Amino acid sequence: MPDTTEISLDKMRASAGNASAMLRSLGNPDRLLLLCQLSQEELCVSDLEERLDIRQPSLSQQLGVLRREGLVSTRREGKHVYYQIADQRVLRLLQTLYELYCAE
Amino acid sequence: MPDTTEISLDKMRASAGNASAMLRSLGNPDRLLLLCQLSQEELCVSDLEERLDIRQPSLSQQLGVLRREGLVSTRREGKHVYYQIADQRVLRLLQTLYELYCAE
DNA sequence: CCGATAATATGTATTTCAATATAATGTTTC
DNA sequence: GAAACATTATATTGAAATACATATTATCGG
Repeated sequence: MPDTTEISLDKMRASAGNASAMLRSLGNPDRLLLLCQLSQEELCVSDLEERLDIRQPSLSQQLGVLRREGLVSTRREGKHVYYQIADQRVLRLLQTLYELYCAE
Repeated sequence: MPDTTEISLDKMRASAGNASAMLRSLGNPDRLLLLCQLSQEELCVSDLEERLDIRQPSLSQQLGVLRREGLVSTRREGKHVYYQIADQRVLRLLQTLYELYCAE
């Protein structure tokens, strides 16, 4: 009989690794705010800067983190770079978070 | 007319601060695994040690993080300290994470 | 087409925080 | 008091946050 405990522990570790990487990405107030904005509509960097009052280099750095993690994707239009959510799981998570932390 | 944009930005920041604190707590593979185990049943430290193969002091440190954040609570029974989930929001989040990262 | 300007991204330095390992200390039971 | 279980303290290392300067890319007026 195979040791199913060990097998599922490995799988659990793998899943936990994936999930916790995503959670770390959301676990920063600035990045979470960025994703909340982007969950409503596609926005360019200067839009985000104006709405959230975060300095541009710092904004760009956090957007870089989200890009490298594959959570957002970009589209250039003239001088502007538009960001959008690229991972549907982010939307699901944001929805749950909204219910838990913003509703009522 | 009040500036509703500013007001809701403040509220958003506050909510994002709360939510991202929770997300940071879950954003570590060991802590996420711990919470997954505890979401199924109450367990003591040596149970967790055996199931997850995490060394005991390191386990205790991560459990301490979860305690301080109010995500778990404890109950002593003789020599053993039993841990359980103390924040219902954790259960909701774990459920969503399970669907996104473990189902299928 | 060229230089100026606006928008965005990257590099660098500093500080702060999290992870890891190990040693030492408390607490409970027997 | 000894054994088992758990927490705390300490030291070290690495990663993330922050701030600021600089570079890249695109548009536009001449």
